[in-house]
Amino acid sequence: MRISTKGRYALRVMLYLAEHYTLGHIAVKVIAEEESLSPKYIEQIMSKLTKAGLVIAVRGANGGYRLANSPSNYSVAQIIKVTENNEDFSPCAPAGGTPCPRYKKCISSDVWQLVQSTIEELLDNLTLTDLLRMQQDKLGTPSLYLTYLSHLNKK
Amino acid sequence: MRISTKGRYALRVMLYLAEHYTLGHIAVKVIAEEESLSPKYIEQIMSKLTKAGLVIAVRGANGGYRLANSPSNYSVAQIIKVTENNEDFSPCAPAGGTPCPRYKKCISSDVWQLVQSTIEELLDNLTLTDLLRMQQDKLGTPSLYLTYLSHLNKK
DNA sequence: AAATAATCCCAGTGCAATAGTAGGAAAAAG
DNA sequence: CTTTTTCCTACTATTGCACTGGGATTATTT
Repeated sequence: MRISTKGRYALRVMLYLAEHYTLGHIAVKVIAEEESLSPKYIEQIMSKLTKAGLVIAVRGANGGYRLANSPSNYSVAQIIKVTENNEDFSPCAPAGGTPCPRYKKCISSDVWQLVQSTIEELLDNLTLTDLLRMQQDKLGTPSLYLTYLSHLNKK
Repeated sequence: MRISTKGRYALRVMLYLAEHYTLGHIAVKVIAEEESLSPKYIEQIMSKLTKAGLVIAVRGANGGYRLANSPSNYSVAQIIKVTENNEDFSPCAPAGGTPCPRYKKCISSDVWQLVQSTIEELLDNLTLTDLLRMQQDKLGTPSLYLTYLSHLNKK
């Protein structure tokens, strides 16, 4: 059960595309440079995002990538699901494999399912525009950002 | 950001000890047999649980392990924290390492912190007795188990 | 038409962590 | 003093992650 660099980098790239949404296509070379990431690695991630229809690729000189929809249409969950090999979430009953023999009576599997669904619910309701707003607030006057932080510090 | 077999097995072992709380000490050999886990691997996990004070070990013949406190005193979060190498949670600013240079301005790091704190809060409030109750309800008459499942299916 | 600039595709590689194995020393009980 | 347990340390094999590299394809520019 994990979130790796693939998903994390994907979010950063999508945020970058959202920030520069009006500029049209942006090449991997530029994104990787700006975000200090390996261009070839980002290429692979873009491939997944393209195949899933989250971004639109334009080949050839002056080509690049752009969001397929406006930033408000993307949830963090969506981005993670597409880029991550999320097979090992809910490890007791993997998607393509045979479930653990004690799956039915073992209660611990429900804990991991609960964890997964909780994360999903959280990230489902977090869009790129939410994050852009948070970013503005983080740098400038805090408002929404503090809302999230207060939830974070509630414990 | 991951939960591995160490943490998951540890929870199963702790649940087993909680179920047989009244029996006194139970040997690794028995637990491993009952839970279909590698005895030598469980030994290592028990070592962590012992050092953290969650269980009490009795060496020698007729020895074994027992919970240090009653099951209601253990949260899932506690068990995971002790057994898991939780360094790679919040990957942007690791505990012992240097934080990512863009940590201050990059908003995506806040997403992962939010994920982490959400999981922590969830698992902090989930005790072994909660799970035992869920297990009874799962097999017999459902009550609390359905409460959790409804939350799970809410989305 | 040719050169250039980009995505696409597939293969390989180094490293680190996971998931165990293995062997024996120390301690307690019978 | 033999047996049964935990304790401790080291070793290992596999897996998956995090890239790197080389070209083929597509489109623009000159």
